Amino acid sequence: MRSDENPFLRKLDKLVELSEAEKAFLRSLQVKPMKVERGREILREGENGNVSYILQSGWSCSYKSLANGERQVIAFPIAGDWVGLRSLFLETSDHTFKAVTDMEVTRVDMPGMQRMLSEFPLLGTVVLLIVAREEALLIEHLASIGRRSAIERTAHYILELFDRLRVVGLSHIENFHCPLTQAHLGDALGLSSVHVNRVLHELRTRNLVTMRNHNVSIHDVGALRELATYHVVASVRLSLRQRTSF
Amino acid sequence: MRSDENPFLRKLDKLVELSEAEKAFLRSLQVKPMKVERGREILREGENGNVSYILQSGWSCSYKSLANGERQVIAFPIAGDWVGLRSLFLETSDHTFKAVTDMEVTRVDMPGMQRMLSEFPLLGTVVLLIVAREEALLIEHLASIGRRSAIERTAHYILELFDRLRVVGLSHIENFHCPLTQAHLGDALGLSSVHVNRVLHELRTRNLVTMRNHNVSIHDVGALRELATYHVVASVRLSLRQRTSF
DNA sequence: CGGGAGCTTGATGGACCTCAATCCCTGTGG
DNA sequence: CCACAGGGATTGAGGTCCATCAAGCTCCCG
Repeated sequence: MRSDENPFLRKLDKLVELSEAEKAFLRSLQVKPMKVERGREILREGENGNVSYILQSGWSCSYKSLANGERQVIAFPIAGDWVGLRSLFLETSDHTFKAVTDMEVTRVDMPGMQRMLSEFPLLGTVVLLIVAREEALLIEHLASIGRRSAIERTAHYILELFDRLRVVGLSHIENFHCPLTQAHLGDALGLSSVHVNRVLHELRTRNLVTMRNHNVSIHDVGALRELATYHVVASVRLSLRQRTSF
Repeated sequence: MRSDENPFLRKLDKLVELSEAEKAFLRSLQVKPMKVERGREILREGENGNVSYILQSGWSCSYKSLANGERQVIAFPIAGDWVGLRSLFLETSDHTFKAVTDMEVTRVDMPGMQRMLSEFPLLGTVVLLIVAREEALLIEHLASIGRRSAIERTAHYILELFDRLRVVGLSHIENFHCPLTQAHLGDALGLSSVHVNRVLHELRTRNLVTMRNHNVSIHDVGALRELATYHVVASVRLSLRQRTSF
């Protein structure tokens, strides 16, 4: 892997071939990293949007709150993820964005986005690609919650986390760090934290995964995949340049 | 409303100001409408993507099938909706796209999209806006399935359908045509068709909505909104042109 | 008039929730 | 170094929402 201190670029590198000029622009987009401490919210549902952030390090979570006080976690963005792309285009943010651990982010606003779209048309396509992948994950998530049993969807989610972390080099062989609480998982999976606990217990008993002390060890990837009917989300490397006239 | 026979343009007209050249291009993108008869699939999960369709008339449904034979309906696209934008960018389609009623579609492929992005940068932004709105709906849907009770999420979904139809002029005051079966609704809401039936019964009993003979009448929008804690998805009219240097 | 798709209703069971108590771990202050 | 507090994990008991199975119904269409 061509090493690059920047997780966002590292991820893009696997998706598409970028010119030096494009990379330079993307680097210039990610300046003045901002530290955000654990628990702090940096985007709030209903508030003025038009801002987005690229996560440099740490774990975060984006969620919607419902009237009855419950939460639905949409995703747990990690290093290399671009959060709030939606709120750049909608006038108000439709979700809250909160730090699960201390984290570092860089801010991208609408003028920056516009500059990117007009000066580097290929990068516009790349953004669409990023959004498409994000939406594909959302749809998997939807199918999980709608049609999979608690144990299946938990297994599925763990595998998904694992793969996402791998892309940015944050997981070792079948083992990764994960600061999420069982309540976090419950809010993502549409389950109570109590039930998440029982499901994790079951997964441990079956010798599939152990999740303890913020550390996840997958013991039997094959069996876990089978249980979850997990398929890797289209992680095709696009060679856009060859198909276009840019 | 400036009338335009084309539902896609009619919808865009409410979202953003377009120049005549842009409109002309969008019209040229939607040529050779293709008739698709009820029940036919025109995109299949796992198959080669790189194709998308703009729906001109009729109802369709996009869904994922799971290993156990169940389905999760992602959305019921209607006239004016652009289906399969994701599969244009991912190499394989991650969902199946099927006609619920006879329908008409126009095909948009990757070259068309590329031409649009390079020749009409503002339209690239518009596509991002469309995708952002679509994703916002998905997230509402996710929250519904994850955290709302069966009756709440059914109510919510009916209101959403109502609003979507209104945007393209297909619903009259608190009354609209809807060809979906209870099984369709169940697959969208993560419920069994039997339970959908009971929920609809309850909604009728409470004098909130009646859904009969493919016809939905909302009797008490206010109460229904309250039950569903429904908020209209950011339907902001964007004046992009003023903010950009295009 | 027969068949099929979809709607309706009842009975039963199971998956998951809620409440509640206990335990564990880590950080903090005396 | 210990005591304590608090967030999180764990486990049990009981209840509820929704699924499943099954039967009958209605409506439409050939």
